[in-house]
Amino acid sequence: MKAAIEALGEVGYANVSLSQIAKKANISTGLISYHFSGKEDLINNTLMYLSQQEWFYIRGKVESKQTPTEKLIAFIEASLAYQATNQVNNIALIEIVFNARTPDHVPYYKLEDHEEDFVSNLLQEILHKGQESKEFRDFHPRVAATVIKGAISESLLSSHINLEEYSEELIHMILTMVK
Amino acid sequence: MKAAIEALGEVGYANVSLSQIAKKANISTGLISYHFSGKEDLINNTLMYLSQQEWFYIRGKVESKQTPTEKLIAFIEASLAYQATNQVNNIALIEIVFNARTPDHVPYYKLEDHEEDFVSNLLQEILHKGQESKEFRDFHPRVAATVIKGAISESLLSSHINLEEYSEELIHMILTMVK
DNA sequence: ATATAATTTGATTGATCGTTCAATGAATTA
DNA sequence: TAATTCATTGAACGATCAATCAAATTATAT
Repeated sequence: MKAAIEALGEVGYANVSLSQIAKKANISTGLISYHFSGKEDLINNTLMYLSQQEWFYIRGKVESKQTPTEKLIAFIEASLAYQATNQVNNIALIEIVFNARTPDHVPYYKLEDHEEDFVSNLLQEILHKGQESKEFRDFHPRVAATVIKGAISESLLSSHINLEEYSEELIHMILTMVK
Repeated sequence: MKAAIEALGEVGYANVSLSQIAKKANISTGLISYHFSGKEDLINNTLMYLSQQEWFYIRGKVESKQTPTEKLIAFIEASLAYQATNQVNNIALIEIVFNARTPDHVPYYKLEDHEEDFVSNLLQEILHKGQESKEFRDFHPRVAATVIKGAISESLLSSHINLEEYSEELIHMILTMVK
């Protein structure tokens, strides 16, 4: 799976092959089919691993904070930091989510229960709690969550931005939006 | 190219083949190679076509407005409306941008001059003009543009949202952020 | 009407893909 | 120690792919 992550980052989903992954892992191609029921199974397990990694990291950072405002800040910082620190993991995750499809061709990014469910739910919960405690103003939590998630994802694509600078400014803008 | 767009939407970038596209266009596979120098060339031309379509639509809507605030609202509305109205085009565009790579494996979404340059520049220009005229408050235009672009892109992934509802709420949130 | 150029076909080519499988070695169990 | 399961290899298979090209067709120009 770690070899798959590397290969996905290097050549992309459309060009990745089992033989490439096998070579990277210093095993034979057949061994992949022995441990996984197929290429799709390998990809799915890799996706689960990547989602978990991100989820554990962000959850850890958020849990250590108390108030919704602090949790929201920690959420944004952790999301951006994870992306910056684990670039290979994140690229692989993007490659899978935006490319993999079910056998009947439904894209993973259209599936209801895709990777970021946990992360997304955590964010919505923070926003909701913040509204209950009157720390945040009145807005639609799902829309706000979409805005925040989008701002975090989009930062990956704007490669020429400075992380700390962006992080600080983004937190400031989001806070003026919700407080 | 229109056949390619349909095929990309149906089976995704990783599974699309020239013979599928040819069948959809009711031509032979060889004819594609006659008019395009290869699969990559076809994809690149399709990407240019898709980018132009979006760009023309959004530019038209924004140009008809006068003040930066009105232009910003028109920009968001037009972006969301285009995505909703031309879903097939948008999916194809996503498929290409997130999957295609240069011969040396550089992803298109990491390229400096990728699809949304015109759209992105227009947005930044609106924000800048709004700050000059004191309609908008002081913030980093590039970060704000990233937030807005991200919110628009992300809406595609949250499939269960209502467009008009989201559009209205998003405009409201963005305006409280910049005004 | 003829000649030339442009377009289109469809079969072919060579490469690569994911998967299967018999064979082999290593580890575990009895 | 013997028997049995587990792990791994690498070659082979059928399928599919993008690209090529000679032949056929159609359009354009003379």
